[in-house]
Amino acid sequence: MKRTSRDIRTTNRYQVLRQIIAESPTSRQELAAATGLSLATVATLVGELLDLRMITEVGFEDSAGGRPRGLVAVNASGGALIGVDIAETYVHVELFDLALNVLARAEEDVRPGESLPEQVVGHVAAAVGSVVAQAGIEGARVLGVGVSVPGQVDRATGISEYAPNWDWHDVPLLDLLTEHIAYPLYLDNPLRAGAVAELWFGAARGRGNAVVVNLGTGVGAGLILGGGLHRGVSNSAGEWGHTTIVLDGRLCRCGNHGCVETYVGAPGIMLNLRELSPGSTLLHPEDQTATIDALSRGMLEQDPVALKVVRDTARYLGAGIASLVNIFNPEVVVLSSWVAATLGEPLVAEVREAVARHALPRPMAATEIVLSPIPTDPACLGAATFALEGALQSVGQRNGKKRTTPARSRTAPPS
Amino acid sequence: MKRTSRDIRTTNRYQVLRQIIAESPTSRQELAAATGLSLATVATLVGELLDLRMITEVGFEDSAGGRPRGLVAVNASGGALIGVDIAETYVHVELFDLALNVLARAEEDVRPGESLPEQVVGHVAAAVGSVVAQAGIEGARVLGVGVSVPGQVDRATGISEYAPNWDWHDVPLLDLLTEHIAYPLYLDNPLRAGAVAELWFGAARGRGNAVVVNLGTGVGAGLILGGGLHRGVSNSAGEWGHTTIVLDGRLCRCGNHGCVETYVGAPGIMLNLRELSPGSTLLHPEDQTATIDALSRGMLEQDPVALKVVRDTARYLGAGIASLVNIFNPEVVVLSSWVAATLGEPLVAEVREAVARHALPRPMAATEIVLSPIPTDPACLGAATFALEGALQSVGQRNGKKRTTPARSRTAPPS
DNA sequence: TGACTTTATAAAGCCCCTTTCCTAACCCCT
DNA sequence: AGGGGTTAGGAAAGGGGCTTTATAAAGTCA
Repeated sequence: MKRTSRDIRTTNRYQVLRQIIAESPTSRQELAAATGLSLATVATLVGELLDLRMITEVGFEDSAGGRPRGLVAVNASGGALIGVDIAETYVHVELFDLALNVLARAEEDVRPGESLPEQVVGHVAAAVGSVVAQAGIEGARVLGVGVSVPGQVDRATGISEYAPNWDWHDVPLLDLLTEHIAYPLYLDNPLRAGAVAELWFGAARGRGNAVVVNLGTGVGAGLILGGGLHRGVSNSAGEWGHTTIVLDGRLCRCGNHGCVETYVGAPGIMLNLRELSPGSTLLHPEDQTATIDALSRGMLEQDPVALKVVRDTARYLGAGIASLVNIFNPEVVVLSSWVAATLGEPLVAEVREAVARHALPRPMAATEIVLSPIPTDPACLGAATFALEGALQSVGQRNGKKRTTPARSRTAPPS
Repeated sequence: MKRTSRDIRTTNRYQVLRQIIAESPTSRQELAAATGLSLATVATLVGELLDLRMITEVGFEDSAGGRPRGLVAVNASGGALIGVDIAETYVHVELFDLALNVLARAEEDVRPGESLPEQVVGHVAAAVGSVVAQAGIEGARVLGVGVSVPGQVDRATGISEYAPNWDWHDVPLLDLLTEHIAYPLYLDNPLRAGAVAELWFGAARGRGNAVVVNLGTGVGAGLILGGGLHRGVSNSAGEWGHTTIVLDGRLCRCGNHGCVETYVGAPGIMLNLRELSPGSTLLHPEDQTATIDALSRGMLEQDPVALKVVRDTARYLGAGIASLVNIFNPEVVVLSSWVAATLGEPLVAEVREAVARHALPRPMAATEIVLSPIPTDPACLGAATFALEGALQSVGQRNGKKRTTPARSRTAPPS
């Protein structure tokens, strides 16, 4: 809420590093043009990042007849970031270098019984240890660990206020993790992680207003507004999945009827399929992934049932996303998470059409609808991005230069 | 998008003046506490406002044993602001002093045939002239004129991109108005005007995140996010009225089916009534205002039909507003505009209940749902507020201290 | 009247960004 | 090989802003 000139600096630092990561190597000139900052500012920020060893100078580039431009690039080995994606059935951990390449990966299954925070934390700790070992990185290089945990999270206190899948209430997750993990920790939820990942590395890069629609088992949206993540007053913004689109429609696990999620989440899509063709071979009653995969293949083979199911789903999605477009007037809507990735471009094409039918022409004209270009788990990447942001933020911290002269007692001055 | 330290100053100036208007007289101490700024900053800002004659020193207040606090208050006669609310059937103009009291009022009817921009502009010019004359104000005191015009507006160029009621397309409204009105002009739409009015003077004061729901003939929402108005990428955010809540529901004038507006806008409410009790005496088929008035009276008299209609309407509203709560996680939802004002607290009570049934518990717990406390036409007040913001913004402008030394030709230097 | 409080203003310090000036580095041409 | 010409990059100066600290101003109370 309260803005200070330091926030401007932080924003600019983000922008510059983002640009460098996106386009390495690059010159200061190019950075200035891309960010709109002055050359001088870019130069000092680049200097800072060089000092931090996050980027390095990598040579020169001919200029049109004059002094060559110095090129900088991400120093991939300048540090490591860890992203943790805690989900209902698994804990997924990835270790990234600073170019955001995945250096190591670990996955632990969370079995249905294991709903105690300690058990989950155990899995996380094990997986984090594993990726660090695999990558052969010294601990000091790890700049931070971002953790995405479903449900409502208070990132300031590190408390998981509510996690629906395990019925957690006010679990002090950060404290529990701190006991096992020595690196700086950053907690948030997958919606916001996904949004930040798109903002830094995906389809929302350079956009001030974007909506990242998450289509998985659950459904939600991450909001980029005014160039930054919108959290809402209690850090629970983005619960788009429980928007009513069919009054008195399907029963949702939230207790309501007709939520978007019940039509376009993976279980909802399965229900769409079952209602259309109860005996379809595409349906794998107990396996969401298999069913969505089958639908994807079915579409490629022009299977009429698959096509119809996807079209129906796109219709629901279209109505829901059109509302988002009308309300936010974003530059881009990004479809993300595994269901979107699996159904891919054919789904997006249907969605584009459906949204165009429902949205108002003016906001629609300004909005692009695209598939997330992020290849890996966006929650992992986003969580790692939180760690990166955290590492960059502390750069600006006053560097502890306390007064060196000892306080002298006024009552007993030196003679 | 691009933030500079000047924006911080502007924000702080807004905050201080807002606080002074809200609580006059007040001391610098109180302002510092309320805004979170340092005493020094508050002092300089107060100094600026004193110089502008927007506020005045009005005496002193005892402090606990020390120097008394100087008190400042709005200098009501320090300037005048004009708010223009252009609507489908009328043009409403109000002239405010700096304490935002209405000094004069004028209304012109726009007849069904008069859909030409020139005709509407003529009404506006006449009404503006009238309020200035009524108030007996010298023209120089008028700080600006805010104009709220329905539909999509490009406030930068002053073009009314699209006004549904008159089928305007890309009308250069600002240029047309400039020909008749000599004061600084500020154009925007009623949704955003309403939101700004709430932010400055209403239920959203001091809140960083608020949603202002407009219930009139049309329906929409103004969004206060991160302490400021959210405009979206093409200044058309807030079109909440065309959110689908009943897939394949009632036909809306936007061409879609099941939009919120078709259930909770005034015509929608009339339809709710007709469907429930086709022959009801509450229904005035051609008169929205009369029907809503009748419903309001009916509720007071415990008329079962009226109660049921309002409850049904609240149910739709509840589903729609719950979605907003889930998505934005605002501190407050404000119900505004004439339908909300007429149905009043009984409606709000029903809505509160309905929203609580639909929204997720966490965001719901952080959200208050209230009726707009603004007594007059919120679009007028909001439009005037745009003018006030405009007047404050130009304070910071570099005060024309251009280079005084004439540029000397380099090829012919003075000997 | 003097000590103590509290408020308000002035000064100094720090942060940030930009503009301007100057040096560095490279090209090409003579 | 040695100058222009050109472009890049850095240092310094300048302009905003906000805060902390010191000082002046204006009371109260003993």
